[in-house]
Order: sequence, then structure tokens, then C-alpha cells
Amino acid sequence: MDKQTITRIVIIEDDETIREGYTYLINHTSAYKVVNAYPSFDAARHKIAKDNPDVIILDIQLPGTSGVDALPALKKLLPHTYIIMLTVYETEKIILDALANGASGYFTKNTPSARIIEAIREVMQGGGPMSPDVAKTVITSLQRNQDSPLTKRETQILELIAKGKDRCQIANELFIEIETVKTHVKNIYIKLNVNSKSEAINIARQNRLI
Amino acid sequence: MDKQTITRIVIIEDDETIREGYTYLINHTSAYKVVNAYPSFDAARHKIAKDNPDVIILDIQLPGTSGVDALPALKKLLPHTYIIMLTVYETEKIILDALANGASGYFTKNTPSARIIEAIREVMQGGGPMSPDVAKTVITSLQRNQDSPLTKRETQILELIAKGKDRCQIANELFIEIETVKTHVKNIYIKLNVNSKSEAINIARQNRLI
DNA sequence: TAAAAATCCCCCCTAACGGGTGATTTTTAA
DNA sequence: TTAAAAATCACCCGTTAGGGGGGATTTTTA
Repeated sequence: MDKQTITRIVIIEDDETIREGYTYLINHTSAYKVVNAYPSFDAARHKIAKDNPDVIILDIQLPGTSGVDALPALKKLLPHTYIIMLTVYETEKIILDALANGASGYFTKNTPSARIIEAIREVMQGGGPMSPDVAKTVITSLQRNQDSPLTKRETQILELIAKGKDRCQIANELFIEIETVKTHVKNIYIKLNVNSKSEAINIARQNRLI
Repeated sequence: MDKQTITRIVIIEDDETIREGYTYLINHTSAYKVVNAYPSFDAARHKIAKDNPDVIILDIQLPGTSGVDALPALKKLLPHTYIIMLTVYETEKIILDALANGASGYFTKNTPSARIIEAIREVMQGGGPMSPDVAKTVITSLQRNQDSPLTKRETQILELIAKGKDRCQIANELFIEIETVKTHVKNIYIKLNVNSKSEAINIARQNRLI
């Protein structure tokens, strides 16, 4: 290693309790130090470069500029800094966006605080730490075929079919008419070149469309 | 800690490349040492007690006595030794058997070699390291309700139904008649107090029967 | 050896499925 | 702004896989 043996951390999190909790926790480990903690990205924006952090712990639900929007800016400002996202949301889209935008780790807020220490270590070693629930979402979607012939709605409906729901249930669940479901199913069959539910499920699973 | 600061490892693995690879890797860490490496359990049987290992890395596909059969014997011989299983198979039954028989960890052979070092550390700390694919299998089955009203066959059939297979496919897959499938399905419905495939799947999923 | 599980067979009925055709509205991208 | 893609809805028609009832034999297990 070089002269810098202490890993420098910056926390951007509006909840004071969480912010100070993490600060306390991290500062009580020998290898890591919180060099600064901000309640928002806007507060951090013009000062964070001087903090020269190795790792940023970034909340998504931030007043002003949100964490997702802050991500690209931070990446531009500090290209070599690892960023660990923190959030209560675990929507597939948000998680994927964050990861695609260069987040190194992703944790939901029900994660045990101590896990974050481990996460910093992992991230410094090039790992991609994430809470199990997030990992599941990510793996599932990563495994999903990128160039699916199916539209979003069709994929959604096929997933419901795969769960054993019938047209009527699907229609109720999606607040659309049975006939619409039928049309989607018909289009799914055409695209997958099949003509039954089970075939569609099998082909879709084989090609990781669902 | 006590005087014994070096963790003693024994490897039982017939593939010479893998065996020597692990030996090399482990011996190049300061905390662990391979005290012996055997190509089969039969070769290890009468000598392993003297090796006094803390951790045994045990292949399942072993010539002579297989790894699964060796497990109980090893446990009896060295009750306090942790055992990490290594295999190409990831059948639910085999994994579960191994774990039920006292394996502490379970890795498929596509696991990065370096991960094994980490696994040894985890296992010594009482953890249960396993590769993601294995973890998934285990979690799924662990979450499965222990006192299911369904018999093995019924559970099996319900799982196939949940996969979208129809009576005919199930019959072919299980080498039984369609009528038998029907009977099983009828019994499933009675036990779960439902009267359709989708209901059965839902109830079963709710109660973690599948 | 008795109970439980697994296997197989026949009859009946219909709800849900799959196919065809056509059209409108909303969203997206160019 | 405009054309294309996606999503929405509707009606007709024929079929079959699914569900219900009843009964019986063989295999496994306790």
C-alpha cells in the first residue's frame, strides 16, 4: 500500500440519526475515517472534492438533488471514488439505475449498521456489496435477457401467467379488461412462436425473458 | 485465542490439479496450512485423525467412498472439525443431505479459488459459507414448510404444475399415467381446500409448501 | 400386518383457452 | 410534430384441458 492507509469516507444522508450513527460507527474502526458528513448533495457539492474520499455513502432520498441524480455528478467529480447507495426503496428500476450509473454497492436501510463497515472493506477490494434483498433483485434482472422481443406489459403478463393466474385474475390485477389480456397473450404467443401457456413459460424461461 | 494460531486444513479431492491448486493457495496464506491432502477418503480414513484438522475440504465425487458417505464417518472421527463440501453437482437433495449431515459449507467447483480462503475464515467463525447458487437452493428448501400436508409425490407434482406443465407433461416427466397425475392433483386440492391450479399454487406458495 | 402412499381406470361437464379480425387511444422516439 | 410502437378494448367461434365423482390395485412404510 502507499502512505494513505486510512480509508476516507464521506456520508451524504439527511437523517441526522443515521448520519451520526454511521459516523460514530465508522470512526470507531481503525482503518476507516469519516472525513465529512453532509445532509444533502447540494451541501456537499462544492466541498466534497477537497474531502478526497475513497468511499461515499450516499442516501437516495435526499432533499434537493436526489441521490440518483447526484450519482453521475459525483462520478464526474470523483471518478475513482466508490459509492455505496443507501435507501428504503428497493424498486428494481431504481436499483438498476443506481448500479448502471456507477454505484458500487447498494443497501436498504434495514441492513444491520455493522454490515456497512464490511461493505466498505468489500468495496475497496473491488467487490460489489449489497443487501440480500437487493442482490436478489439485481441477479434476477441481470439474468433477464436484455434484448427480449416482449414489451414491458407482455413480460409482466407472462410473469403473471407463470404464476398460475388466469386471464381474469391478470385483468383484475392490472386494472385492464380480459380482452386486453387476451390480446397481449396472443402477441406473446406470436413473438415466442408458441401456442399455449406452458410453452410460452418454458420458452421464456429458457431465454430468460422472465 | 489459544496457542494454536494456525488453522490446520486437510483436503480430500481426487483431481490432482484442484488438490494442488488449493494446497498451494492455502499454504500461501499466513493463517492456514494444509497439513495433508488425500486423493480419496479411503486413503485418508486411517490417517486423518492424526492430522488433527480444523477444517476439511471434501470433494463429493470421490473414487471409492463418496464424499456424502464419507461425511458421517468424518464427523464421527472428528466431531469438532468443520467440513466444506466441494462439488460439481448442485442437486437439491445432495446439497441438503450434505448440510444435514454436518457439512459447514458447500461450494460448486466454478467458485473462484480465492473464495475458499474466505470460506475457511467464515467457517472458523461459525459461518456457513456457500456459493450463491447453493445458497439459493438451500434458502428455498429451508423456507419450505416442514409439516406440509402434502406427500412427496404431491409436492413434486404441485411444483411441476407451478412451472406451467399440464397433466400430460407431468405424466411423461414422472413416467406415470395421466390418470395418476389427476388423482394426485385431486388429493392436493382436497388437502389444500382449493379447486383449481392457480389457487393451489397460491395457497402452496403462501404456506411455503413449494 | 395394517395404514399410507402411489398407481390406474371410467364417466361427465364446462370454464378457460386459443385463433381470427378489427379498431382506438396512449406513449415513445425520430 | 409526426409516424411508429405499445397498450387498450371488442366480438365470434371451436376445442380441450381441467375439475368432480366414483372405484380399485399395488407398493411402501411404520
